[in-house]
Amino acid sequence: MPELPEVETVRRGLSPMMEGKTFLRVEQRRPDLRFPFPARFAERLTGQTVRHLGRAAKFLKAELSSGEMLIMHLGMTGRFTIDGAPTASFAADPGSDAKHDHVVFHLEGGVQITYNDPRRFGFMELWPVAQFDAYPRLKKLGPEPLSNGFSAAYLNEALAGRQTPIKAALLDQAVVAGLGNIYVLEALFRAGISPKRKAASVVGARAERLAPAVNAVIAEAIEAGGSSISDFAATDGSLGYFQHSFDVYDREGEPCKTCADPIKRIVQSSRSSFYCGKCQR
DNA sequence: GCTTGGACCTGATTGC
DNA sequence: TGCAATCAGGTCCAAG
Repeated sequence: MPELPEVETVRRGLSPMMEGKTFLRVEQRRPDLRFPFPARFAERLTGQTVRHLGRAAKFLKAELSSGEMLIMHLGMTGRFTIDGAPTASFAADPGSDAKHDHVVFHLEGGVQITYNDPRRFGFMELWPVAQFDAYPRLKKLGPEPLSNGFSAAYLNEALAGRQTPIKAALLDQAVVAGLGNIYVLEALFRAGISPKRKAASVVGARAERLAPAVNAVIAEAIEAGGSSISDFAATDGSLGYFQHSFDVYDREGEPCKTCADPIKRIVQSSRSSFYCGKCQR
């Protein structure tokens, strides 16, 4: 389940394969993912050179020589595999399911990058670089963790008056961009804040704990992802997922790593929340 | 304006 | 053993 750290890991893996390279051929194997592909998608990519591969929140953005931006979102199960690369470490994933290979990018130098997405929650779009600020899906995003705009003072302001649980508020991309279910729960555990607590009450000392907790969780996950690329590629060649041990996520009934009380599970906004009822208030 | 919950999607897991 | 139901979750959107 790609959240910001996983997407950054994917970006770092794809970047050396894509930047400065030209799309020789693009195979689009179905009309849509979560949304329909842009009109003449493959045609508009073919012959274009990737000037830069960047990221905004969970979105990957490839700036093309045509003046368009290829925007890619991995959704829940999207992944890229690199094949035929000059470096043998990025071999094809033998376990991948080819029937969910929806897009194949053939780049110069014999590099083949395949987008696989069983649940098709991901999407790809093309948008003019010059008008990127107006791209609707990114226009309403809040600041990213680790950015200058994200701080305890910002949280004080952004959460003021919000009656929804803090868990739901942090999942709102307009409040913080790039957080998903897992890292929200991990950050709340570190900050000692219950996911049930009303967002508006997370001010002052609580916000002072939460902002650095969010930053630390994301920074550590990016570091773990980055360092796992080579290990993971050596085994199956895929990018974007890495093993990570969590303090509370998916640990219902297991002892809290701080106080040994069993981790609880509740459902909020139709999503599972895991927390320690003793450490988190 | 804010909040909630359903829809989308399919593989894996659970329950009968 | 086999089938059906449930769950997972990022984002959008309709409804309250």
